[in-house]
Amino acid sequence: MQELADRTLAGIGSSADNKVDCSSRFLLDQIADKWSVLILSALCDKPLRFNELKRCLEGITQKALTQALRRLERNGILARRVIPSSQIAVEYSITPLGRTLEEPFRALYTWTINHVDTVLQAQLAFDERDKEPL
Amino acid sequence: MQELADRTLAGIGSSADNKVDCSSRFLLDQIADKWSVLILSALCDKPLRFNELKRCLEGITQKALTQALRRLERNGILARRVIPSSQIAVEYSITPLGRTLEEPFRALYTWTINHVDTVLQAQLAFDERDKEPL
DNA sequence: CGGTATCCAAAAAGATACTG
DNA sequence: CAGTATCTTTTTGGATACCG
Repeated sequence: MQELADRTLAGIGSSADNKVDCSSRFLLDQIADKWSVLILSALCDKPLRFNELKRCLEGITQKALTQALRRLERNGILARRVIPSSQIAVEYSITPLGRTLEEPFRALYTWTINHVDTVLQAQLAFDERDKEPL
Repeated sequence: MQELADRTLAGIGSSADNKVDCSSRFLLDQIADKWSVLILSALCDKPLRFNELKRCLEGITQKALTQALRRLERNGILARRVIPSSQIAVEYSITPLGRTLEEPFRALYTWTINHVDTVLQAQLAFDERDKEPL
């Protein structure tokens, strides 16, 4: 398993026949989505309750947030703790496993911050190109 | 811009009021998906033609591949080059901008390889828990 | 507060056929 | 080979209402 991890990106997930590894594909499907990155970002500082989280991710619906949280919990990335009180409270916190994702996610996130302008320009250029194909 | 990039993940994309930055959200939506990671992985070694790529990503439909490639091209991550010949050939290659994504993607990819077992176990545990809620 | 259930519309995925 | 076009089926998103 370590030998796989040590491969360069070029070889990552590829076996000798150059086919991409199925297990990584499955996991990427589980974790490589916008809300997971943003939720983990929000929680990596300190635990948050459902509605606190919802306010951080302004624009997310409670349905989408619930679904994303369930998947992250199921995958062991974060923990859900019900705090019994008169007004029920549910606290979400990052697990040790989730912590190991912090670095990769930060790298991704930092990239988006640093390159958003470049990407925007590329999009403009691309859209101009096929607007006038002559 | 650099000051943003230097924040911890906790603060990433958050402004003073703790709300997540919209531009990073938009970009994450564009790049943080399974096929983008896998396609870039495949291309980061050497350029590949459409069907070569398709074979690497065994299981992807040509529609999904075409769409992912178009988005990556539009975002300036990879370049499309038509090689005129009797049998038409189209070569996809990583751009300099795409190269800057190589590291973040590799980090993500490596994580999936290293943690797939742990996640699988977490899923089993989770699924057992609510199978028998008594 | 922190959800679940339901319904509908919209979008995405998939299969198949066709083309320069 | 490298797609596009079309159609069908699934999934998703969003709004709303309700519950412990």
